[in-house]
Amino acid sequence: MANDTKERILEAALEMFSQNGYAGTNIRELSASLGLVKSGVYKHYESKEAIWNALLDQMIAYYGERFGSPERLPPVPESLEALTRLTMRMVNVTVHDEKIAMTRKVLTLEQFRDPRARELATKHFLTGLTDMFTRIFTGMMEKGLLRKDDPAMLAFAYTAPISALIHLCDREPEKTDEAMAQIEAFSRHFTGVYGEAGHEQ
Amino acid sequence: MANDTKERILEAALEMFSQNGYAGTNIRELSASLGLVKSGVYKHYESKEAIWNALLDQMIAYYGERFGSPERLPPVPESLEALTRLTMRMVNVTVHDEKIAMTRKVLTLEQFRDPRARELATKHFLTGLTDMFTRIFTGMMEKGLLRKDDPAMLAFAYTAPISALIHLCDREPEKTDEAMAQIEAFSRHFTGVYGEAGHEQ
DNA sequence: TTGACAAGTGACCTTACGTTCACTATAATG
DNA sequence: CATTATAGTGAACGTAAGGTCACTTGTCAA
Repeated sequence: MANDTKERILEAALEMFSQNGYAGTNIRELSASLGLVKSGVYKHYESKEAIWNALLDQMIAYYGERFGSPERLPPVPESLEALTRLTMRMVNVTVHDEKIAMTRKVLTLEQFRDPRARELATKHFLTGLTDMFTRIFTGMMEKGLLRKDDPAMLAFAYTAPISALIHLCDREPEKTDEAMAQIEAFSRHFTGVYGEAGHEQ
Repeated sequence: MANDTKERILEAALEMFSQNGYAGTNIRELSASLGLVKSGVYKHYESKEAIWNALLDQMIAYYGERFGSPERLPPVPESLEALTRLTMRMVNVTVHDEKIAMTRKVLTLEQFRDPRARELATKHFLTGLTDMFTRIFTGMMEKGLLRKDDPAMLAFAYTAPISALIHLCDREPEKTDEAMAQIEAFSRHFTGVYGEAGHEQ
């Protein structure tokens, strides 16, 4: 009950910070969106900055348990087509899950202000995906599905364009469908180029 | 003389907005950084928002004259190696030119708040580069330097990873050298994959 | 020389923000 | 039942922000 409100404050903070940024958010509005009055919030957090830090803690912990452990890796796809399907599933979740999308936005807005946000932003936008697909591509090369090459380079070449289109979805949500289609087209193009002969045209 | 201050206000605004965002910037500090007092600024702009809009106007105009016209296109590289060199030249300018870097940061911070910033952000981060390299790659395919393929798809696959690393430089400037090296490595990998046989190993 | 105007100053106004605090209602605890 | 902790209220405080205005200073044209 007590903890519930504390949690809800973080949810509201995520929403407001992701829309207006830290500096553009005020406690009055935040409290009001929870049906509280301003001072009620201070029963749970001692300051606006404390809310921000708690939210960051949560985002970092969430990222860690979701993407941090290598054993949480999706199974290596059995075919090039399966790689595209896996990709589209992951992208769909990442784009349409409100919480994840808001997390990306917050990190985008606060990356220059807070060192921890900066670090997490790099993981979210770059190294996290690349590391993950480095492992996947290593597995696919061992299975003979992908031509032998530097898996880290391939992972970077594969995930960075996808990440760019995810950012586009965050920025211009009305282009989401278009961006999804482009991701799929890109994935097929990629498998066409790097796939081991016999699996594509 | 009069116009000079008006210009200097925009320069200071670009600097402060790029560091603290629009909401996190105050006119007092901005004025002080120019050796003025707050009210002096209001002799040139009627409000903080007017400064923002003038800055955006300038950024949009600057982008238009620099990247908007197709005749401003760099010459089509004569070899795969020349493509990498051209790329590195362009990236170096884009990363190390303070004004361009600050423009990117501002667009990053304000893309969710201002529709014009949003639009310009997409050009800066995605479509601008892609369009430019679509033309370049078309020319290189005609010259037989690149294997025939969808030039827009190739341009996207080429520019998006580079763009991701430019963002990394903005976020973590201490990684600039590393990022530059990675861009070059990526470019060579790309030409290795898409280059017409005879130009690489 | 004078008048007009542009650039800049400093005091002031209003508002909104983050934060505090004395107080109340509620619910669990001994 | 009395007590104590918890969650929430509403008024108040200090401050910093955006903005205004009467005034001064310097420049240039008539």
